Amino acid sequence: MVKPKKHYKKCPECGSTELVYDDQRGEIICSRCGLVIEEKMIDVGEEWKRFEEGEKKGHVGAPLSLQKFDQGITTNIGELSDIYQLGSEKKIRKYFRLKKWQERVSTSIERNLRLAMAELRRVASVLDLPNFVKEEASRLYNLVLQRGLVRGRSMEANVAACIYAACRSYNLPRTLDEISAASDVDRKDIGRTFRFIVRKLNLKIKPSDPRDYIARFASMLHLSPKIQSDALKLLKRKEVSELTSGRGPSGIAAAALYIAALLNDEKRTQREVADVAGITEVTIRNRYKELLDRLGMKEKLKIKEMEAKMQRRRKKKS
DNA sequence: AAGACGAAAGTGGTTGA
DNA sequence: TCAACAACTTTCGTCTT
Repeated sequence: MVKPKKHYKKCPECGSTELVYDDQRGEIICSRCGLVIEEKMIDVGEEWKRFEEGEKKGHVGAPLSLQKFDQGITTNIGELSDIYQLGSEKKIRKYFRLKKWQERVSTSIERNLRLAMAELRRVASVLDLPNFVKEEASRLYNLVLQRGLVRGRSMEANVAACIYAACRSYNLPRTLDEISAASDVDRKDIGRTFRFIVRKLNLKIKPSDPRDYIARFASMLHLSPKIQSDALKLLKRKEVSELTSGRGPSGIAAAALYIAALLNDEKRTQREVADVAGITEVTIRNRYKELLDRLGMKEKLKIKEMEAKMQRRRKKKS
């Protein structure tokens, strides 16, 4: 029995941890919902045979990584020392034809992947993404390339879209604008390519949750942890979660932070919050107003209090 | 002068016939 | 494929501090 690759701990579909590895077919399957998570895997298990009596079982070579263009393994049609062992003239010609084609195909894929992986590493490091997100993005890019979905779109756009998708599926969302800035690809192109890939690969990606943005925005604004947790509390309320649908999640996150900052006497201007969230003040205002409407009187009163406090302080000064 | 607020017009994407 | 539509942006004027 061979263990699945380690980054599949959970089924992306139902979250079950009961994953079954099918040796014969080379597939990982979720035993609860039946989703085939990965197919055509390479057997990464130990070798059966012993090389010498008393030697440990084991295989050799660098660890597999999806960030290597072919996971570190290449197979080529080999050189034949004696081509006449193939027999007929026909078979010899076939051999050369196959060899030529294989070289052509593999060098073009190889070149593409090598460039793409370099680009991926570059963008990921600008965005400061953890390794498992990089791996997921590479895996997606490999899939995309395998299915020939790169046609008509630039490699950069595909890489950016894969990174975006990987971030989303691990709930570490970056905005399209951030990825656009890091990769120098137009935001529209990334979005278009992303949607295309999601559709073609049947990826299941949840709509992103405003709460996932809070920590990052808060630290960019140098807000205290208290404010982060307050903003999260605001967003956890039922009344608020109903508001989420259809709206841009970053706007809601930004408004929640703005409110939390006001309530905690660490006010940031709408401009500042809007900038880190990549939206405009107007949107903050709209979300802010909607949030206050939903939250009812308690928060409104608190905000009035804060305003009054500020006023008193100003009077003292003058 | 700077920030908040809101109205109005414009933009890009989705949806449904 | 086209029009209607919602969300969001841009721009601008006004008010408050």
